[in-house]
Amino acid sequence: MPKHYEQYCPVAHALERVGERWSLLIVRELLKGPKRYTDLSAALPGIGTNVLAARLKDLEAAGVLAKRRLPPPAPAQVYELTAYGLALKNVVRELARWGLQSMPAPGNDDQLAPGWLPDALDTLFAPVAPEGSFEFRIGDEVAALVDGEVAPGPAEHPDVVLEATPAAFYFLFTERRWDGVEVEGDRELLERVLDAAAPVDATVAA
Amino acid sequence: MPKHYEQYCPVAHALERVGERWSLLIVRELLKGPKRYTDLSAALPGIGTNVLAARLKDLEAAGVLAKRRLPPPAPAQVYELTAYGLALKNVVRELARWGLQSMPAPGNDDQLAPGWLPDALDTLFAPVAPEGSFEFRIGDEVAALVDGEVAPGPAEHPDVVLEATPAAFYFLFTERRWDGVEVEGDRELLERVLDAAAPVDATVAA
DNA sequence: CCGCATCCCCAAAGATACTG
DNA sequence: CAGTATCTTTGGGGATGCGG
Repeated sequence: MPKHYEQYCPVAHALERVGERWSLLIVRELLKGPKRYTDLSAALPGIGTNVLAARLKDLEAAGVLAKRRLPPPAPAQVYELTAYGLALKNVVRELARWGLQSMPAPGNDDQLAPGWLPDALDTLFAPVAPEGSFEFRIGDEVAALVDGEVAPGPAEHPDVVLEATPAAFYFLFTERRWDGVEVEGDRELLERVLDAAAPVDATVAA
Repeated sequence: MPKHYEQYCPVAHALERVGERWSLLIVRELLKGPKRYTDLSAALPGIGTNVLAARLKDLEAAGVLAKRRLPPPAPAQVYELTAYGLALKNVVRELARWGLQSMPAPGNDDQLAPGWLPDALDTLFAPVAPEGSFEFRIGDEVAALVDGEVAPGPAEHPDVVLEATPAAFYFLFTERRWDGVEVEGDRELLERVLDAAAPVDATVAA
């Protein structure tokens, strides 16, 4: 939206920079780390090469991301967020939290993208930053939540280990259904953390 | 963007509902309370009546807002957010916080919309919810911040009263410049709160 | 191959006029 | 007041081309 909103308002100002179609999804991808043009294109199904190029140019001009050449051995260039762009993390997280409320349950097929679990844990737990050490094994992903910090892979000495399918994980958060959820360790700690994280209501009309 | 992003991702899901041009600005307006069609049109300079009508229809279909008829004496209908739509408050606030970082200083002319001060205080202080009672008199607006709650109008027995022009208020937050800022009461309390609220850096390229 | 630029087409936004 | 109808303009989707 190169078109200006003609308002002295920070929301309008922000949307003029990252409000166009695809922009925040590009930011979402780059929040996971620098990526090449082709990887972005693959991670954003249906974006169209011209639109991706245009968005990258716009976002670079806005100071949200920067193009960087990798050192000679690997002749590739990557896009990465600037500090200014990194500050969009809270925006993306809140969008995700809101979006979660009306997400359908995951199918048992393969619609989950690799590396989705750390993102999901960040979305769910970052605002509460629970004490304790947790390990989540969901589908074929494993991630840890240690004192509010999310990391891929197993935890060192977890207080609780939770294992479930993506669908069971979904229903645990939306309806507190424990069917198909296996817990090892301090189950009460887990329950307290779930209550604190509580915001996923799935109370929607459409 | 009725066009779907074909991704099982809460961010994409959210943007499919409120990611179109103007949508989040309409939500921003309705966060201040129910509004009539004409008031929305006036608050959104340049929106065009057809686009506004289309967005309202889309947002209503998505369950974000609802159309309500006021009781007979006043033959008017208003649009108001549903609980689902109200949950967008955090999204709008984070967008505002990010947008603030690259906002230019307010001109001394009249670009501020009436009622802007409570919104600004919410954006700046809601995440830290400072203890204490503050009264802000900026330009011709007055608002109170009492134990983290923002309200229009003066405070009852404020610990601090801050008076400034919009521009001085801006530079106080961006560069900690106290020129043109008048403080009555517990100035140290105010300084501590400012340090806590700290996020407005104005460190931008473009 | 990767990293785009070009071209064409259609859907959506802008602007304005008009109506129940 | 609260929209609809119509027209123009802009921007996105899709395919293809092309230099390094």
